[in-house]
Amino acid sequence: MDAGEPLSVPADDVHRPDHWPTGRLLSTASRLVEHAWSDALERLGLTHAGLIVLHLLDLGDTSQSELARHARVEAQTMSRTLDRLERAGWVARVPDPADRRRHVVSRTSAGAEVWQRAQRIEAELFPQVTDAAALRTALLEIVAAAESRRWPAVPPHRGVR
Amino acid sequence: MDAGEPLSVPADDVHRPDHWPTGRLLSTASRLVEHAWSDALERLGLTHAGLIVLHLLDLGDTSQSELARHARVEAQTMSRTLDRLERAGWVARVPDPADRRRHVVSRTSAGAEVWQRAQRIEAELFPQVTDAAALRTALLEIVAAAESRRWPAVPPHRGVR
DNA sequence: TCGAATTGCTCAGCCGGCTTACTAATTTCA
DNA sequence: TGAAATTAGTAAGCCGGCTGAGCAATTCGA
Repeated sequence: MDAGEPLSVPADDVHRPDHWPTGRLLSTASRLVEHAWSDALERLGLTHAGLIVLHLLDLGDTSQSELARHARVEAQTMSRTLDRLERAGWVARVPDPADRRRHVVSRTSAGAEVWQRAQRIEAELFPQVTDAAALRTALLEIVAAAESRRWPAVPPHRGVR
Repeated sequence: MDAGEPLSVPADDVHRPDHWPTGRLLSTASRLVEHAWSDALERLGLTHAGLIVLHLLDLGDTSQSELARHARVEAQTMSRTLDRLERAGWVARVPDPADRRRHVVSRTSAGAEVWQRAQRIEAELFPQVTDAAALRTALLEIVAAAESRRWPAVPPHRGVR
């Protein structure tokens, strides 16, 4: 058994955030920020995953797989997120008569209403940072780099462009 | 039922990452980055949560609750992470004779070895960004702002400082 | 000193990622 | 035309966050 003897590092600093690897900072920041929203969202009967779907439905009714692609999430994950939204009454899934494999997802009127009220939560509860533009630029670079390996190309919305 | 008519937004751009709220960018970037590591970690038989614990044990044997505090995670989450690390043989939990509520967690020699091999994964697989310093600064601001509401103060390592 | 409060840990159950594996429907093409 | 390949969706099971609840041990304080 290893006693875990201190390595060649200034011991009282190693485990403070400013010495963490950047990726660890990234995931911790993400988790803390989502947590800060959860109260406000919960009061509306929403979760962050559901909020994203309600936003995506701005573009109109669409299929589950397309929602998954735009949310950068696997189809199975989207399926369960839609289960919960449907259970809450915010979206409806209707079999597509033209393609009986597809389900057409649409916001219900209650869903449109809760989305109206939730719309500003993400922006308003995000903490102040000194250089927000630099943060966005870096995050976009990361998303672009990482997703290019994971999804060859995310196509535009069906019928658009 | 709401047909989801397009709102007053340039339709083909709304759902591209550069128009996302910053928080959504943050969580997506975080998820994609962690995914990029998962192959390398899995080959070693590790997960990201476990890697963090092995790193924290640089400071020597300690209790579960202290590990949780330093990882910014609830005690229950840490408990299950340690279950998996223990099952894999990388840490040992020994009841503390001095305080029989506590379990002293230590790296096994196998755990120290796998940590040696895993140590560079986070740094080496993190994608290149133009202004890495600005990214870190912003993430540190976010963590500080968000965690001050969640945890009043994260105390230093027991016995240090 | 002894009852109350706190602390350390675990369990159960939820959400939301993931992979693997399956069904059903559609499309492709030899 | 008909078999093969692809696509849409779901199910099961894992990881890792979380909350709420509970037990055992320790510490506090009247």
